[in-house]
Amino acid sequence: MALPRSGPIRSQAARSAILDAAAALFAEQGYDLLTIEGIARRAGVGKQTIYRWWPSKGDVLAEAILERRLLGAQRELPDTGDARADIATWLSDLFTLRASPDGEGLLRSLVAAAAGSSETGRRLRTEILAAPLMNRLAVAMGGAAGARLEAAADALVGGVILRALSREDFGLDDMRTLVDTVVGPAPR
Amino acid sequence: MALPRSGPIRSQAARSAILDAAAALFAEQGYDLLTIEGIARRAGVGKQTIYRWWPSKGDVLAEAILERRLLGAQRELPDTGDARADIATWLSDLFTLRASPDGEGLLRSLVAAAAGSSETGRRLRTEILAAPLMNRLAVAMGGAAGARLEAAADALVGGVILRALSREDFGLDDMRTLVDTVVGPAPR
Amino acid sequence: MALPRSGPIRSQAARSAILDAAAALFAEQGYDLLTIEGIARRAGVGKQTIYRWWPSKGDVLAEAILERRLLGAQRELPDTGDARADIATWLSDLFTLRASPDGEGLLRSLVAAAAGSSETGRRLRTEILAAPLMNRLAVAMGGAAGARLEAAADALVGGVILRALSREDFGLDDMRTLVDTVVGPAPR
Amino acid sequence: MALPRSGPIRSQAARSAILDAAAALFAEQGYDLLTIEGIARRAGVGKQTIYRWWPSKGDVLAEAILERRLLGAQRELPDTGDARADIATWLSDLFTLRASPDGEGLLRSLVAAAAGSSETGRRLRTEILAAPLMNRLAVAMGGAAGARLEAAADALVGGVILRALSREDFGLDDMRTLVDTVVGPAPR
DNA sequence: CTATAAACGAGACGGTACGTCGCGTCTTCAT
DNA sequence: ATGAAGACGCGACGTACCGTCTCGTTTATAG
Repeated sequence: MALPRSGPIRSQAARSAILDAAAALFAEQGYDLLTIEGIARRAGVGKQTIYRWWPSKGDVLAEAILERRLLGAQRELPDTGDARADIATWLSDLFTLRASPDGEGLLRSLVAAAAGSSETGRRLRTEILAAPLMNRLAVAMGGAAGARLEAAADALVGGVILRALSREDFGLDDMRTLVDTVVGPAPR
Repeated sequence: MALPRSGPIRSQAARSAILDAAAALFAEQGYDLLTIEGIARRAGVGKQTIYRWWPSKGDVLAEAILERRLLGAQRELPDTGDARADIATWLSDLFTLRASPDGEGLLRSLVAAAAGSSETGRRLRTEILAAPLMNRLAVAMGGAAGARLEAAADALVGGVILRALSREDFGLDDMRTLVDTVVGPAPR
Repeated sequence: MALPRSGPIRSQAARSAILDAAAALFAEQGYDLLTIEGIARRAGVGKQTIYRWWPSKGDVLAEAILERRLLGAQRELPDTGDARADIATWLSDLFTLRASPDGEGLLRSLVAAAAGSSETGRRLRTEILAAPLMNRLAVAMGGAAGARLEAAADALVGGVILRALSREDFGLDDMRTLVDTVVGPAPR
Repeated sequence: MALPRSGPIRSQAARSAILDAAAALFAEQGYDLLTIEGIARRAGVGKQTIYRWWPSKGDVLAEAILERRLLGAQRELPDTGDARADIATWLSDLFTLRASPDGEGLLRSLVAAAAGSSETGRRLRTEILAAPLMNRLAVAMGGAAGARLEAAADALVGGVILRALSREDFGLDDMRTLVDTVVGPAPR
């Protein structure tokens, strides 16, 4: 099936060091200051080893995130029994994602990565951001599914992104309003 | 009180040439390829003249957009009498914003600019993207105002942004579903 | 007596392909652009097969030249009966050695090889350049031998090299003057 | 005459630092290990500042040598009254030119530079190597001039170059034989 | 009417990062 | 054991821009 090839195979040590270095540097400094040379330096690896396997820094980063080397905690919703409240809390956490004290907002950096790299962009919406939301959101919407469920997830996550881009401060209450608006008022 | 000074005043010709060049280059090549040197070259201006008046390329761009040197047409909603449909159409146009035939999506570039420059980011949400939406959206929501109106606008525009970042194709129908989800089902 | 060994012995096909590739690339592009990777690629051979048998590209080249894969014609003097004239002609040919139409002077490349590789350098003087000259030069000098003969050969070949390095144009007449000066005026 | 230009002029400090760095690195490590990056690093200068003014490392070096930042001492012949002996001494010094204890022969490096850079090559013969020789050589040859004088200088200097390339050891006596052969036997 | 000084076009400067090439070593698989 | 293939860490290549800093020129005020 796979065409046979001779020669050395890909070094897993190098691959892993690169992804770790990319995740760490991204978390510390943000996407703009993330450079291929910096990743190579930190990983103790030649630049060519990065270019051999990834077309751009964005794709390195996308792979690092998908392997949960970044954003691990963010990928689970809390569960207090109240789905609407849990969603609002999770959105608020997403909004406040911070790397280092002086770091830029991590969410904003993630958006920059998605804007600059099709690979990151492609995965951001479904695999990274919206995925954790789906189950509980379906419950909160009274069993919605398909296009409407997707639209609601896009609206919630997108709303948070837009607010993060604006640099204004939004709190938990604002996120509650967002949830109420998109999901509809809470039943009583 | 104003401290007296001699010498020539700011050249409007230079200012205008810079903003035009920035708008044109952004539309043609996107935010990542937008450079101060490129703007200066295109505008026939010294680099220092840019640095004297703006702190970064993002701020130049923000000013250019605000002066309607870019995105002019996008800033008005169509008016067919059906507010929900008009909003969906406008969102779809926003999603499809293209610069040149082969250009990257312009919306994605706008997001990159907003992620990279606080000035651009600050203005993007309220002054550029959401502003045209407000009046008609209030009508569509049956007279909503304040936080709920803002939340709905964020959800709609943010949803489109998230979808643009994902590089999937979304059509007018998808935008209609988005509107229905956020605004609520159409009354009959 | 011969120590027994298992496994394949040195592949003559590989050895020959490497020397041919080195000679061809040297003739086409000069010494500076001659690379081990290029030789391996052209010869259809792994890099290691070159490194296994030669310590540097200079040594590969030296061997290629010595096996007459390069400079074959240059290694014989013409014979018109007039030794002084034959020497001048041969020196002029040496000076004009060209690889491809647009190639750098081949002699200059040879000098670069000699300067960069002790193996090539060691052999250039005695085995490659001066050797063909010796017999006829001895005749032209009236039976000189030993140190004086060697000195004369060095002076002639060295003079041509210096002139080639200078990038000026020298013709057959100039070479005649060189011969007259070193060998002494023609007897009448 | 000269077309007027505005803007900053060339920094003499940078120019001088670059030439000094190139001369020092060449003397210490030879031509092959001389790199643009190394020169820039040593000179405390951006790479672009080198590329702005010189097309290649060879041209930087040529300029450094011509300004006597290198080989200063080598450019005068000793004067003991005996022109033939002085020439032989000078040739022997040329042959032995060394940079550092472990350095490659400096003359060989100079030849590599000349082979690799037309600018260096062009100047090497007339301005650097042969020039100091001319006056005394004319005397030794009994008033020779023009083409014959040039041919003799080429033969002497070229002979030394060829011998240096060969990596054999040649001493003062060998140089005396070279002089005798080229200049003709000493008169008595 | 000067002088002064700011704004301007131009672009040199010390840097950082880019993406590519070649080095010499090492690893895999096939013969 | 050899050989083809090629991944690896490394370091230099030549280019593009960064943001700062001169230059020489132009032009609006202040004296």
